[in-house]
Amino acid sequence: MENAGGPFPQSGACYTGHMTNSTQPRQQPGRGPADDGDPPFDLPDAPGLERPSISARALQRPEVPYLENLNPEQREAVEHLDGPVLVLAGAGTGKTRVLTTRISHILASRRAFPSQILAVTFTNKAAREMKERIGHLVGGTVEGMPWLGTFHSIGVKILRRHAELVGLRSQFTILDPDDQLRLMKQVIEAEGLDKDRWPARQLANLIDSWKNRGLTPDKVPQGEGFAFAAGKGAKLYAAYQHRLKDLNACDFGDLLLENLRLFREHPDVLADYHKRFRFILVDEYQDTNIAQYLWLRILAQGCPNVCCVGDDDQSIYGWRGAEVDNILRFEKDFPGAKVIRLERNYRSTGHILGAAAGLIAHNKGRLGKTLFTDDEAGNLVSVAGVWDDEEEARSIADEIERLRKSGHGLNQIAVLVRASAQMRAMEDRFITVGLPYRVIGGPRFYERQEIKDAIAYLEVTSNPSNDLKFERIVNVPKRGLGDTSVKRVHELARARGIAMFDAAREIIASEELPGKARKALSDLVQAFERWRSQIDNLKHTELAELILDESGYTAMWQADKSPQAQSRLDNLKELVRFMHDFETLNGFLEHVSLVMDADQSNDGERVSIMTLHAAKGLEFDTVFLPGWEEGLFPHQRALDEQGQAGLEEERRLAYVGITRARRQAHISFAQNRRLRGLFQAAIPSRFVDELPEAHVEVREMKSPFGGAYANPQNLYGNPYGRSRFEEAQPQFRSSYSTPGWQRAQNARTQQPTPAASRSPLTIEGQLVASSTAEGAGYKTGDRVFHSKFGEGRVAEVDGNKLTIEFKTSGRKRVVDSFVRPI
DNA sequence: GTTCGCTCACTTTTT
DNA sequence: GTGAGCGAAC
Repeated sequence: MENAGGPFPQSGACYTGHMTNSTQPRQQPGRGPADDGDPPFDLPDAPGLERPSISARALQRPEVPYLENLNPEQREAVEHLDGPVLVLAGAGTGKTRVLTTRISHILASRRAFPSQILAVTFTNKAAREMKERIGHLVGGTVEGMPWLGTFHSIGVKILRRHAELVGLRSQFTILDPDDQLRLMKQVIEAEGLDKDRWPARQLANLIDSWKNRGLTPDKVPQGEGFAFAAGKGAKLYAAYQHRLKDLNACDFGDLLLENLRLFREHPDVLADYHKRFRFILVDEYQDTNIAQYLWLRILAQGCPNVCCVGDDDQSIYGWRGAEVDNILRFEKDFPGAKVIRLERNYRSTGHILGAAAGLIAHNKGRLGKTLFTDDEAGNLVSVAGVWDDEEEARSIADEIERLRKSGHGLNQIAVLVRASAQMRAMEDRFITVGLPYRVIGGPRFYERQEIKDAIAYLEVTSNPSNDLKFERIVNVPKRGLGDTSVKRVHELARARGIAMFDAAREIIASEELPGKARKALSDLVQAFERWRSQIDNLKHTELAELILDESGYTAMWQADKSPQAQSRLDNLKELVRFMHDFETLNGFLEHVSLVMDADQSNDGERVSIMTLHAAKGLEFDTVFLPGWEEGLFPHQRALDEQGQAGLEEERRLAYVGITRARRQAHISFAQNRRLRGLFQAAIPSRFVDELPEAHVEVREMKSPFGGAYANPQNLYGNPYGRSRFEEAQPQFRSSYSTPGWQRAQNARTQQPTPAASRSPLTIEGQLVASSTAEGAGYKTGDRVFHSKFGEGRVAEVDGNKLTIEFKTSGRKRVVDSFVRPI
């Protein structure tokens, strides 16, 4: 839009050789008129020094309030605008604040227009937050930052403008992983391979990893290309890319890869972007993969003012292509880079930081930071050994109850697990004691089957040539169009080079299909045509309702008797409600293809349960970290497959976990864990022993676990062999007089089948009814519905605790707020 | 074309 | 122990 080189005062700034100046303070003389608009920020309190001209002072703001709350390092990171900067921001050191203030500063000092700043994040959430915070800082109405977004959203934006240059049309669709897999299957079959021997899943992973590394089919290293299907890996990759082009589609990896191609093959286009971007900012740099790195680097060629913010100690996504190396290598990539360390932590107490620091110090190959705080030392990090995972869940629930009674908000409590399988024990326990919780992560809104189906209907209505979406719902709900019919349509479409939807139309006109299938297909095609003709007449939300209704999709779930059916229907309603936020159907669909998350409603006080990965970037007053056992954390698989690197990444994950806590962290490990159905003895994680003694308090170890902790010499010595906790023997009685345990005992005697129901671990924790009203008034015989266990009948009432005979899950004792009457 | 039952594998997951 | 995915039986 506004062309760079336009009216902007400092147009030359990007092209001078600032790299070499990076060790000097700002204020380079003789850089043109714009310097006048650049107040001497480094001398805010030195009025006696040389001052800019009167006219310049009249232009500049009298003060810069947004800079005042920064510490010296943050301030330097904000003000060092020229040349490359790497900000190593430890956990809780104000990383986002630096980023947003820096952008505000660039804007306020008129060094660039909003449209000349490229700011990339990994998640939509991060992008959203940044926008909001910049809005606050700059005050009210910043006209949007068009180039603040995720790598992918910016990639799409660029690609849509120049799609035809890389063999796409600008309306190209973005495949979700489901579509991707379906396409992959087709490619494998088209190649005449046995799809059982060569699973599409595996090929998808392989291709993804190539794309992460910026490799196009012709660049795949020989050896790796042969890894799949006896040497056909690279060939299948090429075929897949070819099919994508046919479909006018892209997968997520392509969004960046095609950008790279575009920039490489069309220097004029690249030059445009070089002119445009004066400042580049990158969040979470430690998480960039090679493709993202290449993308940044090629854009940065035109603009030395690159500022990357990250923390090598929080790199936990190596397994999906993130290269910690990118951040470790920054100074080599950007010669003369200024490296600024943010080490003053504003989040946690001294003991929490001490524990985290001691742990992460065991990693090699760090850039090295030492966090410190002016906060009080606070509570020691607690470490507790428990008998098994059930007791672990029980003691956590008890502690939370205790905190709740003392006024601790549940929203400020989180349980962070290594693997989602651990969540079940927590959920079961929380349900039993009536502790409201929400599960964060898990299948996200747009990944749910019903939502994807609904969107497929909407998408085909809007764009009938989206074959993959058409295939998805052609027989959902079942309308007698099985594999054979679909295959016919598919073959005709391929043979004629037309969309399946059009092929279907032709097939109906012919006599090719048996009467029943033909009728069904004909009805479907007509329905879509009818809906399509309504796009302009009906409000898109009404159209959506109409489609879901007429297609029989809603009816399908209404007829479904599984416990999840109701929540699926609720989700569909939620989807329609969500569509209200958009002007048009197409606007909505574009959003959906890129933004897979929907804002989770924050209803009321709940404990959060999530994986450690999902917790990155969040913080809570109190954090529980269960499952610190060898094999689980560090995970055996990480060790087996990645060796030392895997171990270090696991350790970083532990570091992330501890540093989520503001006031208190509780670590626990079980001596026995139910894994894949059977009990297995476990030994405490080596990470437990790596925690520095001075910051740790061992709980519930005093009498029952006798010896170990009382014998300091056991604490040291062989760090990975024998643990100071290993010999600890649990004795029954320690924590077993707590109210929670008593309650559990009661519950157990009446609940002979613990956790019989095995419904999927979804987000259901947040779907449960929240009417905690005392005496909701259930009586024996009432029919009730539970979002996890399904339908049941009240067998016993004990205050607000109900014993319910569930149809499918057997007898359960739950708190009344978790069920609703039917 | 649909449904049932067996086998398999099973860390983390944004866009 | 459990969910997905596939082949065999209706």
